[in-house]
Amino acid sequence: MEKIEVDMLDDVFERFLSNFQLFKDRDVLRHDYVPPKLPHRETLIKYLGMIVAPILKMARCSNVFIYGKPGTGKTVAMKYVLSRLERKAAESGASVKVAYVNCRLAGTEYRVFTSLCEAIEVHVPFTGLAVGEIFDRLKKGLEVRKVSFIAVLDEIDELVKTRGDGLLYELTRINEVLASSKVSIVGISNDLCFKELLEPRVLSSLSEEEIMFRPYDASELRDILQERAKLAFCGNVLLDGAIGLCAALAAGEHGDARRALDLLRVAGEVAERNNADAITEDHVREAARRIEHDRVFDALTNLTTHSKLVLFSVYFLGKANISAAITGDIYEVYGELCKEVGTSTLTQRRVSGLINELDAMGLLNARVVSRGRYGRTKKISLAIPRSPFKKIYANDDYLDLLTNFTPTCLKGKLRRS
DNA sequence: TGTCCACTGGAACGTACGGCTT
DNA sequence: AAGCCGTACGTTCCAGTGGACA
Repeated sequence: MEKIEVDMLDDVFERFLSNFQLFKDRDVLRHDYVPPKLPHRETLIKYLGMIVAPILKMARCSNVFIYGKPGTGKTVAMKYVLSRLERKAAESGASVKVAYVNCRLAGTEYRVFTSLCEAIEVHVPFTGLAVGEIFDRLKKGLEVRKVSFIAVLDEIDELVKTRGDGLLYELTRINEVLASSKVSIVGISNDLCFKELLEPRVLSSLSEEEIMFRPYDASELRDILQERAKLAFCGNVLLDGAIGLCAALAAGEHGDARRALDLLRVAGEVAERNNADAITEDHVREAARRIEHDRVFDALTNLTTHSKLVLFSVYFLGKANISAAITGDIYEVYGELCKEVGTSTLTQRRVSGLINELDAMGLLNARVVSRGRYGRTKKISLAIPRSPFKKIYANDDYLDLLTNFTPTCLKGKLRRS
């Protein structure tokens, strides 16, 4: 046994030493990489450049609102423009500061303001102060530094949906109180209906300019992948068919370039692990399977206990042939599961909220239906295969006892379905 | 046509917690 | 140390809803 392992490792090392490598630079395929060329976005980048250019002369540029579906190049195009702008400002000695904040990752207004403060080197505690206080420090910092400041707020819709547009309102008004600095705002949103959430006065000042990024089609995705592949892989290790398949799969999912790049990167890793000399269509198909599996696995393992119990309830209902359960059914099974694992139950209102969260994560399908005199409720089914369930939770110290449990309340329900 | 069911989902509020300012 | 802050997670209350049924 030991001998075999040594030989296998020997193979791996020999291969490495022989200098055969698929990847030249795998980071090039990551989402946050800004490439030197952005195919099919040249016009938009030029337009963005024209909008922000006044910054270089210490004038305020128009606020911009950029929208488009995920993976359409909004973020990377903006980062590209920002990097060139900073470079030009350094050359010309213009006093320019830029801040890029992903509002979804920041999570709260407080953290967004904190990031903006950091960008102009105003250091603030990461908690403990009132939002208003952080905002005041930002204003003071800007006033002292005498800069043209451009704040890019990515995924701004996520913040507005949960916290309202107070932050945006404050920011759009900040120039009224600043004498020696100018602030411009770029809002980026994945949600095309986002504008409806904004108050008219916020909307009108945010969208002085509007830019729409439309999804890529398969041939455009192919160009993007080819461009990145030149930087990411060695020689001709990537077959044309593989690129085409990556592009086709991603085009099928609303032309998402990030998805295409993920597929390519994982396909490369699959090929690497298989000691293959080239990346083929089979590697891409395997990559697609692996990405989906990893997504489900990560989501399932990182849930809170009660979300897991709710998901388990839907799993059991599905097992009992109740494929589209209603909220009441789930709450009943959930109650039993809580009892079984010895935890207290949440209220039905809260469970209803958890169902919505699981729906948003793509783990459940939930649809509000009216059943006439039998009331209005949600029909809920699993959005993922049942097979990984047992496997994933068999290793969970707390939930493994549920894998062989049968809720008693399901016996009566079986007849109904 | 009105009633009624089984919820939905918004809003207000409570509690615990970590961390800052004074 | 006290007071205050934001955040996360939860409860309670309740008006609103869409369509089957009498």
